[in-house]
Amino acid sequence: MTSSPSGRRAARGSLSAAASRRVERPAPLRQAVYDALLELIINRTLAPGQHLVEAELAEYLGVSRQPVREALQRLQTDGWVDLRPAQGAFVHTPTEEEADQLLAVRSVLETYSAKLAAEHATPSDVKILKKLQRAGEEALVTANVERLVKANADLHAAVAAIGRNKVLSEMIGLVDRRVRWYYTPIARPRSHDSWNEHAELVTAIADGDAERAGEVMHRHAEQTRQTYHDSRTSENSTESD
Amino acid sequence: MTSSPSGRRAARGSLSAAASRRVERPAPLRQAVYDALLELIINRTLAPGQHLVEAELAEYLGVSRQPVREALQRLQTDGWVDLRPAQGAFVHTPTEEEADQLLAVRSVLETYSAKLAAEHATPSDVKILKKLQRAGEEALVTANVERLVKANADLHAAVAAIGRNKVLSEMIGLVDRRVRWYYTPIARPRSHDSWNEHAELVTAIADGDAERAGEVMHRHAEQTRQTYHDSRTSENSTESD
DNA sequence: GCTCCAAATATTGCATACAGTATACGGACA
DNA sequence: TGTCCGTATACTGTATGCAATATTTGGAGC
Repeated sequence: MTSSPSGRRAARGSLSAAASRRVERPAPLRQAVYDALLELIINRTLAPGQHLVEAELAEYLGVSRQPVREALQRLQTDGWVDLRPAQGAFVHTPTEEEADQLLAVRSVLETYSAKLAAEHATPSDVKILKKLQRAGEEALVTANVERLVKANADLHAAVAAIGRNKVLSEMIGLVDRRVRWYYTPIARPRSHDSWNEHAELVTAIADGDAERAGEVMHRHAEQTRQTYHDSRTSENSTESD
Repeated sequence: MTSSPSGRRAARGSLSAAASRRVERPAPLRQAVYDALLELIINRTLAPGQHLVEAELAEYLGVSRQPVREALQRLQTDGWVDLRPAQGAFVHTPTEEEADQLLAVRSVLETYSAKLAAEHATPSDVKILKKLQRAGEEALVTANVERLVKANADLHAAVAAIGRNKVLSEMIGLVDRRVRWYYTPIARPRSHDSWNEHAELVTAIADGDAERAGEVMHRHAEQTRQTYHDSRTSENSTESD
């Protein structure tokens, strides 16, 4: 029977408000699989270079091979796995060179993003930024790496959103997630300076000073890049948690 | 690189030359389907907003639904179609706003790309650029729009390649293809100025003047953006080819 | 003992089949 | 006559089956 109160073609006017509320969608399975696999990759549960066998993953996740295949292909286009023809999927192994290139691109995109944000920011936007800034500083106190990394990502995403350029936001999202993967292991030592720079950035955006915001962000990104490089050079104190 | 310790019958030396020659790969069908569909979209054979039915496409291309599905999903991540859950694929309808955002991002990426190219260009790189420049000018004479657009894309791709940043190249490739889609209809009036600017760019790169190369490219990209905007404003001479 | 070859196994790629959901059509009721 | 509801149809999402190809293992020849 009709157990769901489906207001299918409603929009009769009286229900116009309902249009804003997203109806519960049947959540595509491939999306869930994508998220799950991505989590496993970022967790290092699936190690770089590892061969991913569709059937194994399917059984592990309790689904058929089909959604797994589709998820793997999207993971490829997003740079998380390499899909070699007739051979299967392998977790992408990031080279130092590639990481540097990614950080360089990120620097350029984020710099532009900061400029845009400074030009478009409304008072309520600034409010959000300050809130995220506080959340980050709190995470800094608790020294919870995972929370710190997330707070960082949130702030950058918010800045991108304020820029009102969706294409740019989407790209930054992609790049940042990959950067985050490389960067997580070294997030701790950098975090303190990082949030000072964030504070500067938020101020510049609040002032509507595009030039300065861009400059601050550029410095911020380049500093991250440098930190990454340094930590790679003296890699011996690699403590896994 | 095979990380497996068993170097089975690996490159005995006498066959080392064969390594350079790509063995005839069983050409993944989904790739062919992707290319075919993309061509149809760029051709406007599949109109923006059109509902793409998997079964129809499959029959038309003489394959099953499976490779079609996979191609459609990649087309989504690349921004060519919108995949609405339980509803199917629709050819993406580009809004003016989105086009402008895309051109803005392109401008930023290309500017950086030009700087990198100026820093890394070798004499042989410059040779290639000049060759492409000549090819473009020849296409300009023949007034073949399709060839012009391709020559343009080739030059930009070459500049990106010289920059030695693969991540950047890949991104520029994606963005440029979409820009090209929006831009093709108005390619003709702009082409003359465009190739003059290209010449300037090539010179700057040949001189290794990163600052100037970046500036020229920035101007070039912004000019394109402006032209796009103008042509949208006075849109009445829309001649279909 | 080492190399080369061949059968066996494993895994991908593609095709088909089935189930769930959204849209479209047609009839009943006010 | 207009609106609402129920059924029918179409399409997507997922699962399974089959063929082609790559990898591994075992054995024969030098």
